[in-house]
Amino acid sequence: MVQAELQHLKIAEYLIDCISAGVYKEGDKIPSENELCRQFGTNRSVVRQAVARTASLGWLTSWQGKGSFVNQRPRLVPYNLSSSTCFSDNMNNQGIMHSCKLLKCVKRQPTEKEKYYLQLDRESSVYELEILRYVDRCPISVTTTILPAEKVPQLEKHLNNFQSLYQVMSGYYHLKPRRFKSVFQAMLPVTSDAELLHIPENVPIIKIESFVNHLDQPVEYSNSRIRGDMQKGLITF
Amino acid sequence: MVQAELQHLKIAEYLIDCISAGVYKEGDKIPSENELCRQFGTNRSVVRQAVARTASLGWLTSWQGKGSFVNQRPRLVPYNLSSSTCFSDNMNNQGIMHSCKLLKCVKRQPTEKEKYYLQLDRESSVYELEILRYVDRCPISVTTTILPAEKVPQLEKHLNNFQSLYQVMSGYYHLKPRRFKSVFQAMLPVTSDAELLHIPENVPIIKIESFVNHLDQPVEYSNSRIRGDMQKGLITF
DNA sequence: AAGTGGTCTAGACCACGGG
DNA sequence: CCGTGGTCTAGACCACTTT
Repeated sequence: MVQAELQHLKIAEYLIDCISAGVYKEGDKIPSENELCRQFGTNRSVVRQAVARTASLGWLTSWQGKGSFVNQRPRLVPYNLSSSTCFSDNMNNQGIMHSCKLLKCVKRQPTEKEKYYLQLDRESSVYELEILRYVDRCPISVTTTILPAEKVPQLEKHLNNFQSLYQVMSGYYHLKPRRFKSVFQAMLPVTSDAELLHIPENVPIIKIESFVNHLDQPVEYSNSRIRGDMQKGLITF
Repeated sequence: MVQAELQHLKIAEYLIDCISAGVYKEGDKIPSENELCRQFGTNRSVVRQAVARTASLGWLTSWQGKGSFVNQRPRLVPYNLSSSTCFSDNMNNQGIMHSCKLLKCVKRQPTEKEKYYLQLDRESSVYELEILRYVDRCPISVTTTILPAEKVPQLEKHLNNFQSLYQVMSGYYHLKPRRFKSVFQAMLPVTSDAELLHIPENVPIIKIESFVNHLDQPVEYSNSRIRGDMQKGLITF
């Protein structure tokens, strides 16, 4: 790697080189800011700028009171995007250990957008679920799912020991959900999603909106925010 | 927006509020760092931290010697991801003004990965193209395309006034390229791509790798890096 | 020449975590 | 308690743009 002239870039490159070369391994603590000041004979502002840059490039995370630690480099889990909608099946097919947690389940009036997407009239209400999914005990995505209440009456009664929304929909309501459209986009997470996913605000995510039908009737609209550093999407035509 | 206790967060929130409220509009220059120091009765480091945060959240871009300016918020151009591979057609179908520029065309030996993807034997060579695409004169994506040289002999002779790779492939070589697999992922751009796309390093991009066949024979492998703030992908099943 | 942001210095105090 | 990173001060000089 070419030597930079600027001090903070030089220190950042040094850190990245060390991590790349395995001098500091995943989970290791790098030297403290004051120690780096001594090593490079410079000021703490400069060192902080270097560490901040290295962190924003995804190599480190800093923790107040503890130090700065080399990020885990998780493997990229492929997600097969097709008309089949089941996350569990998708992971099981690849032999990937996974789980999920239901964060929220409320019944409420739909927004205008939801009315339009789900073709609802003015009287109807919807369920809003929030589901956090894990791969190898690591949070990978958070999904907000909107379901028309008339399609899944008393949904809250079937969500104990929640494992898979698809199982609930097919098991209790005899629905065969099929994804017919998805829209995906790269963005930075909002603060609340960053917290749920245990990532700093500068790690990009993929937002996938999916529109799901049962026999040409809309039964689900979902909005997933997925860690870009952990999952890639596969599409086959 | 709730008032933060910390000075740099307070100033960052103030700037974002002003931009949201239209006090500073797209392309406007915000007050200089020294001016903000005076307004908030604080130090330039604090103001710089605030401006850096606001910039990293995508609201501003700073230019040495000129000032900090409110980012344009470009509309999101939808890209229809299907087995049809043509960017031009995709944009034309939506009535979106577009163009492209050929940055590179070289004939070389394939890498191991390219040999595998394109099912090449050891003697064969490939063309590598780099194409920068624009929407409304704004760079939106950069694509590296690998083509087996035997499928497109003397390709360089057909690239004057380059408009569409699909046109060249079908017009001169009678190929009917069909995308059969794509893999997409959110990430941050490498420095060279950030420069080509005119974005700072903290704007996420979507990387889309596409595998393209002609009559079940691989004819193209492409790797696109697309500005996440300008394009969203559409998939229909 | 004046104004802008970029880099850097040399300190200070605070909040948090672990021994 | 001590070491850590987080915040903040009050300056300095430099590179670049505009006037």
